[in-house]
Amino acid sequence: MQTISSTAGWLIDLYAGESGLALWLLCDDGQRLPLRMDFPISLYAAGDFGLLRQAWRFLSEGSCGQGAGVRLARATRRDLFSGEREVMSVTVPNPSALAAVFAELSRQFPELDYYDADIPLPLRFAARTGVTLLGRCRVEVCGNRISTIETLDNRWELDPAPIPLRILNLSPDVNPTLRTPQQLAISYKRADYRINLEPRRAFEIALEAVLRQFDPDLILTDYGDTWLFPKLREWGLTLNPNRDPAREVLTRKADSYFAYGQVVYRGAQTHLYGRWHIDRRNAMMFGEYGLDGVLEQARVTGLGVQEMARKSPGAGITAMQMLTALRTNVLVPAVKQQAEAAKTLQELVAADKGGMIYQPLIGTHKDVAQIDFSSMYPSIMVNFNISPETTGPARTGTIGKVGVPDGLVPQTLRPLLGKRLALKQLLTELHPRDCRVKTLKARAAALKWLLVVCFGYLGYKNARFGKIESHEAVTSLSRELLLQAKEVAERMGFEVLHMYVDCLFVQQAGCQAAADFVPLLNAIETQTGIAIALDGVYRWVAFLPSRRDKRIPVPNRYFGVFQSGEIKYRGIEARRHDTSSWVSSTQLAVLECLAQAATLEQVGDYRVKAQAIIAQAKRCLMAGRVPVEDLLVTQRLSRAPEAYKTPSPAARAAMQLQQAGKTVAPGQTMRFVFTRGKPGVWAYGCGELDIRTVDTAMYARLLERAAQSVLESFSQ
DNA sequence: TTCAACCACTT
DNA sequence: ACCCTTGGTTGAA
Repeated sequence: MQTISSTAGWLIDLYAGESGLALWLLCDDGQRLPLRMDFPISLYAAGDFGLLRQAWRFLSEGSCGQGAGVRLARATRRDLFSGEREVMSVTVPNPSALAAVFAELSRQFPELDYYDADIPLPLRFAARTGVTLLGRCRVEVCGNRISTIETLDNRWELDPAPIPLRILNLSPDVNPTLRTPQQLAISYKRADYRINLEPRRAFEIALEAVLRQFDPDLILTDYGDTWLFPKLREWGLTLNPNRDPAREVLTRKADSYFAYGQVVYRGAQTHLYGRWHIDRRNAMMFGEYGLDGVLEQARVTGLGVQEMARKSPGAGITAMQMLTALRTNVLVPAVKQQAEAAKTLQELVAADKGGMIYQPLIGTHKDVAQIDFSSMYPSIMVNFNISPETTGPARTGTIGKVGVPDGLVPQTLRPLLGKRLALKQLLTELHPRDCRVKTLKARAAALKWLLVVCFGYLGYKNARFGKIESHEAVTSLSRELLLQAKEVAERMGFEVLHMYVDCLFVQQAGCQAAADFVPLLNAIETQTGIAIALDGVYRWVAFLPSRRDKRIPVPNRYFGVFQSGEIKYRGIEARRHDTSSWVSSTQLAVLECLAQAATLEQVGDYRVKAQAIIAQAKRCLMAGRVPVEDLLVTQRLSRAPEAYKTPSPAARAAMQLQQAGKTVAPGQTMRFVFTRGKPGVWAYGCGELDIRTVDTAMYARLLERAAQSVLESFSQ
């Protein structure tokens, strides 16, 4: 008879094992404890009764179901869109068996509707036990099997004690896409050293020793997904980087897919068991909010860290909605694998009008305040209860009605929105030098992205809980609220110079201090019920005209200087990824020069100085003294190089790389320098650039244009 | 001169 | 595995 013991710690990993669920607990005493647990899971099928009976017979008599030990039952469950449904529940004792049962069943009976068939395991676990990945819990175990588990915290805690993770950093000595690495740099806490990649056997022994010595919870790499782990495999090394020795690493192939209005390339992936691997170069949004942000997203979404690091926030918000559905007994529709169909003409015509956009007054203005609604769209969804089941042709009357219970989307968003606003509040209370500021900012940014994407998902065709009417309800309300804000401002004597989606630019003689705008902020907040904040007061701001037609303003090209001296700029060359750093740094230098003026009237006095900066930059260019790196232009490859009718510079760079024997894929970013003659570009990574071939006339033109953008507003 | 193709920005 | 539009440039007709 084995004794029962009780242990507390953080749940750091969870996956389907050979015998039930496999879990890893980072215990308070420092132990990394592998555990098992019985965890039967179910999927549901619904549809034509005759078909369901056939499916029942297929599972109970056929080879598919019996091998997996399925149990069948009749039940009633709620579909978010169509209400109560009679369903057949299919339960497997071991979670690893569900995918195969679903594949077989849906192949045999494609006409049936399937639910709960592709829910990530950690979410099912969270729904049933209340324990999410990265959460603290207490377990009672008998041998290595969990008999009971209870949660000790929740994911909405503002500032919980951090998990004492052991983090090992691995990086090659050079960028493997450009050159062949010779060494692997290893760092762990204070330790920092390199090991040689050759000879292979010695390298393998050394790396194995590193893993054994540090036993990391997280292996944080550069190029681990695209270079290190594939190489280990290619070299035939037997080293197993998992903490779970019974497991092989999980690899996923590289792919290109369409998202965020563009083609995105994602390199191959290597996931580990019992510990995590994150390749910061292959993590979707790592640059935006770093490891702290990824951990925050993993925590609130319930998805694992390795998944969250490589997926878009959209996958995270879907996970959160699934968890809400599981907890409220709503069925989660299985995704039908279909390419997104092109929208019909009718749909295009009916397409929503988007956010409110107001034409700014071209030119320069002084003492202008920019005020932004905080998390406007998510706030609208929560305040007005916008959710697929609460909006739509038959439901429009219920929007914003008191007494209607929260829909699935607001239920999911409310705590998320609350946490972000509380984090931001906490940030305002801390001293800017406080060491927690950086982490808290990253976490707030990570939550912001989940909130932003949630709105997009409402209108996404393939979203499980999306509905275009909800999407339109949000944009329509946002326009309405922005107009209300404008009316409030005008009633209080302000002139509204510009509005853009969720922000307003307002001006009133005599209003220069932040305090002068507080009554306005309060009035707008009272009127609309949505938090609004002062972004800053500009000493001066310039709204730029269209290049095609000087009389037409463009809403999203502007720059200005706040009273603090800080510069804000949007839409101009320096904000674009396809601007070389030589051009953008010169443009910013000009802007900083103009920003030295104490008032708008004095900006003109700095024009001569600005021209000198431009002339100096040009002399550097002509003399060949600009480093190649500063001339590099980055552009995304939107399709395969041969698919271009008129190859873009990025396409021509891609062809060069192909000729040099490198592979390119749509969605990858190309870096190149403009050169004279054909093919007009030199691709970064294709040997050395002959500095004499740089197309200086092209660069001079690009610089001239960028300079013009910031100077034209002051040119009379 | 006009137009199609392509690319990136805003949040 | 996110929605939308628009502005801007280039190169060919």
